[in-house]
Amino acid sequence: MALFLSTFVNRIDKKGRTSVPATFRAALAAGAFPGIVAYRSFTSACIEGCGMDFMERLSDGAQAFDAFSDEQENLAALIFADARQLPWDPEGRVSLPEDILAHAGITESVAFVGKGQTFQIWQPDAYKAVEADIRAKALTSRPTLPLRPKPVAGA
Amino acid sequence: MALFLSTFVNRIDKKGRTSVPATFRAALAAGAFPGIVAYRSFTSACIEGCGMDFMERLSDGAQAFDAFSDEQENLAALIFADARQLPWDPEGRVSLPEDILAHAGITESVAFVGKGQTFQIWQPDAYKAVEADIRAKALTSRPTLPLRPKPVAGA
DNA sequence: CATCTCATCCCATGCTATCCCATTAACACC
DNA sequence: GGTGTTAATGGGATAGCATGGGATGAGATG
Repeated sequence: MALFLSTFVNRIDKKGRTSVPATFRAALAAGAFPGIVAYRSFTSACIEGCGMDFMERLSDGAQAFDAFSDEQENLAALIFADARQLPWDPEGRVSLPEDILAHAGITESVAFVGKGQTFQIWQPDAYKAVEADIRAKALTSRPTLPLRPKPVAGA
Repeated sequence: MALFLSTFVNRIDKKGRTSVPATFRAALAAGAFPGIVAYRSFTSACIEGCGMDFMERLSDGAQAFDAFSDEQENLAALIFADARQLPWDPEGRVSLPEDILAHAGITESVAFVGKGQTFQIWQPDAYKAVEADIRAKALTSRPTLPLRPKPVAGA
């Protein structure tokens, strides 16, 4: 599966449009929906972004009642209620809605931040600060990343 | 499958008509019945909405409701008794019946709230309150969402 | 059988999002 | 170093959507 990698800073024009980074578009090309899905982060002043297929997986997970607590159900419902389908135009641009931009404090530039299976959208300076912070903590605590063994065929 | 995402607030005109959000109509387009199915929520002051195909799945007792007990099957029967088929007009509007509106306290505006496989219809301010509540709880308890592995190829 | 009421259809309108075309900039390739 | 290609950006034109109101027809009611 294609992953969202790297960070891209793009401008917002006066119509409210932003180019989705070409590599992100390529990663989303496999899905049926030509665009992105965006919702406000619960924990940070940023926008969570993903593809429609990711939402469908969330929906599948939400149907397995045993796996979900009430809290988790509420949270999933909140995501669905808050998520917007943002189709891109022929040039690969999307219009980020006002309220979502406000939540992230975005005005004229946005940072698309790859997170692997998903990505985030930040006010560029805000992300710089957060990144520096995480990087500083990593230096002191030396975390390790667990690696899953390869399932069967190539990932 | 097409999901119901995002929240849309629309007006009710003096004839009692409301536009079903275009994206919801698109999600329902796959079904045979050109309209929505609506019934009063058991748990909240809102209206549950879905497509006819979802009703059929409810009838089969298949997929979505594996985990339902006998008691919950009785609930399903109640749903059938309460549910209304609301076809939309050529412009995509439906007329929500009086008693259903009363149950949700709706007078002049309605909020269509996407829930993934289904959606809900709320009095806009009432939904705002509920949403704020859930969002606040999510912040404190920080639940995590289990994600099903991708159905097809490697993750 | 006449009339009334309500629901549906049809047409009109304002706003906004979307499409299409043009321009600039960056990179790669020759 | 020159050229071709792709990505990001800007702006005018168009189409779609939410909404309002009149007209028409079916069923209810007297």
